[in-house]
Amino acid sequence: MAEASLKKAVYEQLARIGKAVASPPRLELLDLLCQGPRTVEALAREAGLSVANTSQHLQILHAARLVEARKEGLFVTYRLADQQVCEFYRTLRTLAESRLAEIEAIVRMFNSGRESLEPVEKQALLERVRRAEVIVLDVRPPEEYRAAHIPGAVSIPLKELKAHLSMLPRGREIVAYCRGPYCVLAVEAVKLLCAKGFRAVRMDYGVPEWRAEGWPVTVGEDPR
Amino acid sequence: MAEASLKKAVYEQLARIGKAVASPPRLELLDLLCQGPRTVEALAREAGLSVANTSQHLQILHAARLVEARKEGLFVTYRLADQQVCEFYRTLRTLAESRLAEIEAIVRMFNSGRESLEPVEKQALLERVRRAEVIVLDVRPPEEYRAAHIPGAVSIPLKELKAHLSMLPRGREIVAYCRGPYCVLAVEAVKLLCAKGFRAVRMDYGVPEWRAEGWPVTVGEDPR
DNA sequence: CGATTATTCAAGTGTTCGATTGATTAATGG
DNA sequence: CCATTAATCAATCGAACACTTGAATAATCG
Repeated sequence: MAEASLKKAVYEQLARIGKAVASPPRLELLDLLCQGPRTVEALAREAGLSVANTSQHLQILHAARLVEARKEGLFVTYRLADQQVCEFYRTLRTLAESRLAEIEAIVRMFNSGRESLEPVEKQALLERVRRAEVIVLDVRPPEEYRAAHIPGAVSIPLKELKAHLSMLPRGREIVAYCRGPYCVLAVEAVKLLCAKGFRAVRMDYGVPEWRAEGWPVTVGEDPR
Repeated sequence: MAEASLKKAVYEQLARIGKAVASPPRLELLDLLCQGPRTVEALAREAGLSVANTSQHLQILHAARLVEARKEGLFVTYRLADQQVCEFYRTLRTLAESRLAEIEAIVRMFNSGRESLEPVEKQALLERVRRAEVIVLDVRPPEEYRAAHIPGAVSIPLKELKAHLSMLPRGREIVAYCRGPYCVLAVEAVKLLCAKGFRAVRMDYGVPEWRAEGWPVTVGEDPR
């Protein structure tokens, strides 16, 4: 029966994508690549994997056509093959959030030991950002800021925040963001800022979430 | 580091969904369940799997909370846990179509041996359907028609089409649809109808695609 | 050219997955 | 209450996968 083989072949192709996202380390790599292109070494370091292992996972993602590799000098830079891949990853995450109660439980458990950091109400924040009533602070590493950031955001990586506190005004409210809802950089930043007397809140949006809602992003350094 | 374990735990949860869609038979089961609820036996028959194997795959899908099981008398009926699961499956398929050239090649190879059956232009068809200028023919099994169908569509399962040709008018154009772009029921129906002198074309939309674009569907028998 | 560095390759090993088989449970009906 | 039927469970075995290790490749630079 020709139908059987057609269907089988199509489902095998779909499963290529499925297999690519069936492994926690690969999902973490995808997540990182949603923030911007990176070298194998950087990905390995940030994901806490060995370089060889990272390379192999990246090749699996590449075989599923989710990422692309480009050799630049001595380094190989990997990036998402398409913005659609980021959208797919976000769809997967959204589905997991709504179907798997475990995720909520994990995040709750993680946050319970800390002072409550109510994520800023999205709608309200988007309004205030546009009216420039707040300082938007990007605490991710500078490469990620350069790859894409929220327009008007100030880049101070978390690691350098302590040393650059004087760059921030004390009067205005500071809204810190990082990679997204499961990233802790902004949580840490807000803890530090509040301890130092700043008015700071966390936004649980990252650039992918921001972009997914149709807002513009700035690439490179911010013109302002 | 607390962050590491948080992230690890979240990616493990996401991978549960990924693993669920990493196997061709499970994808086929999901595809079938997007058409409507079904018993284990029916799913096994339609997917060409053993009952025990089907049951195991369904349990994996259930563990990932993508499907729900309900015992009704002697039978267990499985259904999608949520319409969002169908949307996720379609996102996966769309991504695969645009990223994996292999899929297009497979479909082309499959169609090449047959008379060309240009899929109806979507926009144009949606217009003509609304103006009732065409007969819309649902050639899926009757349970699937009952689970959901395009409003106004006539149900004649492919298997019974030959015996019920007299129910169809010869003058008007017939647009046949089935489960979606990779289903061959409508292709077969159009072949038969054209051979018998009807004006028939295939629509490569199924109910999931129709619904995803925001058009209404009818549940149960059609009121007309 | 030789040393260095980033990445990939190849081989090995323990684990998980996938399908089959036959037994078991659960609901129904005579 | 036994027979029947639908579904699941349990055990099995080969295949595929994940991670490690150490070697190989490829680009760069002194």
